Amino acid sequence: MPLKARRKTTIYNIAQKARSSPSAVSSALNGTWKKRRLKEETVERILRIAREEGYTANLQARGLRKAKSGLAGLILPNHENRFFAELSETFALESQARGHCPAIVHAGRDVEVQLQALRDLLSYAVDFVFIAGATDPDGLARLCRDAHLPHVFVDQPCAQAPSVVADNRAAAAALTETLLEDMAPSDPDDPGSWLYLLGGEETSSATVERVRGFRAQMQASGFLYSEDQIIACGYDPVRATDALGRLHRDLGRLPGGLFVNSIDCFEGVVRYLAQVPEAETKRTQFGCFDHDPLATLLRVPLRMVRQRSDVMIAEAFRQLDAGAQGGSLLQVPCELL
Amino acid sequence: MPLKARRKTTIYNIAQKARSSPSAVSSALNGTWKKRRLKEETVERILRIAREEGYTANLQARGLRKAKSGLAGLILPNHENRFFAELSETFALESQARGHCPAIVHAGRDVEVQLQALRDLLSYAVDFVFIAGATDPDGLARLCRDAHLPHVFVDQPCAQAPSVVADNRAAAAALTETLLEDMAPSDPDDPGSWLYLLGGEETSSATVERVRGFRAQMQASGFLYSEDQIIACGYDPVRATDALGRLHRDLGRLPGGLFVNSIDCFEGVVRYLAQVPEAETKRTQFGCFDHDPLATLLRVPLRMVRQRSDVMIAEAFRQLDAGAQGGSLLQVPCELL
DNA sequence: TACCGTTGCTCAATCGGTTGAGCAACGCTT
DNA sequence: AAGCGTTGCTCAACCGATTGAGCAACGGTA
Repeated sequence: MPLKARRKTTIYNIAQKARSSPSAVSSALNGTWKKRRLKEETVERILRIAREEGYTANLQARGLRKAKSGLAGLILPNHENRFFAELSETFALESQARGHCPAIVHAGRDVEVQLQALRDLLSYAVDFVFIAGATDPDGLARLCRDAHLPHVFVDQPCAQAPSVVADNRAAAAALTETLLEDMAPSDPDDPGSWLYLLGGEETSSATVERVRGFRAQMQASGFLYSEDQIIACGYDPVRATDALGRLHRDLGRLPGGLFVNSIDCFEGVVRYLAQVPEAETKRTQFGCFDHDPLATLLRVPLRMVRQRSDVMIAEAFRQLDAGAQGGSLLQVPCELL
Repeated sequence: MPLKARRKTTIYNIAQKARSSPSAVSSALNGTWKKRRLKEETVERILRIAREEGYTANLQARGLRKAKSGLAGLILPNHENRFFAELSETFALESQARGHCPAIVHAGRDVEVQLQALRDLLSYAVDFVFIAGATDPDGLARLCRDAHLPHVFVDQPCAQAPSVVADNRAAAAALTETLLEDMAPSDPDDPGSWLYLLGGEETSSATVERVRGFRAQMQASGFLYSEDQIIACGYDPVRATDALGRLHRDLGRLPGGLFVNSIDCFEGVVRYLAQVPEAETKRTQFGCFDHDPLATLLRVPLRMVRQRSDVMIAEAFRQLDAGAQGGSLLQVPCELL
């Protein structure tokens, strides 16, 4: 028992008590003792003492020597999205399972802040980094390459590096198709009966892909009548509330269908719906690109897409393990609920 | 520009290029150069070269030398609660703002796993640790004390250490009071008209406090007729669904009021409600101890309590700054929505 | 000329774990 | 008795930043 643990026990302390050397202690503790031909008896003595003293390795020292840290880095924008929260949790659990300690940095959407976050992680000598929602993927990728830091882009891809993203286009197409099936048939002459897409930033590749999927499916079905059917008002709930209000006023009714581009926008949408007579909200077919368990239970016709953050993280680790280097793009299918 | 950054630049590289010594470089970089009487001119030369070489300090080396790491530890149970997700985000942002890198570990509810998580953080020489949802607070506190590691317990208090928790009892009482006001008056002879509390673990101090607040308020108002009004079925949504189903069957109706003990249970509750005729769900007054923006918009009479994870983290940091040592309990008021 | 204080730096130890090199002792062969 | 392989360990350099101690040069004073 560490009766008076002034300082933390080190291999030097243990070596003294075990009448042996720091190197012996080191190799006994990390399992290289067979390669270093220590007697099993010696090893056991060392291990016993280490246990008695409550020894824990100083990972900074080890990291310094091995130029590794056991840290796993994740760069995230500031959780503007529940999807990122799920992503970070999955990442944390999976890193731990693989013997790494997760270091999760929130870096917002600003290019400079993201770069600085990456530099910070480099300072900590993280063993690898996943980057989600990169604003300037190429700049970040260059920094990683210069530092020989294994990296995988998630959610927002990078042409120069391994990337894992949701198959936004296919999922958007599938959601669109389902909404069209569930809606009352669109009347080309009545904009109130059409399907609209609401929310998203044209600068984000996720939105671009989703719009592309939406557009493709709408054209294939012959229901795209106007560019006004695509309203990319950003991800902010307040903006979504406003945009829906304007649409409602212009149409004189809620549209026949509404494809909401993220759970955050959806929050704005639902907030608007709260002040619309309940019966009217039930005539619109809603779709949301993102998933929330509670949303299932709003008494409104609703389809949701779930991005498989668990699969994405798993695939990202697979890329790491495979030592992926150049640009590669893996698209993970989404779930339609 | 780091044209061929084989290895990362160190103070030794910079010292060479600046025709000076590592010590000079070190003190130029970390601002102690005035105390060490370096010429301003020298300092500028060093800084310029450091900038050109894209120098970043090796924090492992620094940490090893200074017996500090710049890491901030947080131990969490496995996000069974959205509250913890919010807590971890706030923690991450606040740590970063204070110049620390957050290291967040998910350790579940198991005593041994939590202890091991703490030992891991000790190995990384974290500068301090916040512990949320501790199963064995005393054991964890002892480990921290032995290692001289500043620590604050959050959510689940520890008698031997500084603790910051939500004022569960007061908030539960307030929520109970509001529910009673909003409900149709209880009839002592009709259990269907009563207010019930659903969910929570009797082993968690949060539940104990909430039940205490509920009970006190119910007694004060004269509406506690039976111990059956308190149904602590755990935090699992499925259990909540089942428990509510049983209650519904026994009463022959939904109860007059339902105090749901956490957002997770609430998910189970809402899942059950989905199969109940909508009109009937509107006759029950619901309360949820925890908050979700989407839940506001379920078309059901609902009050929610929001635990101020931001305030709790801020207070925890304040305890750290004050160098709090022994047992102290800070209760942060909740918000009633 | 001897002494002192100041200025502007450098030296070298240190943090704790890792690891290639090497050494002593022993048994065995020739 | 010399040579060799094996066993079981220890030595010491190293990772990169920090920091107390100390040194050389210079100007000024006695």
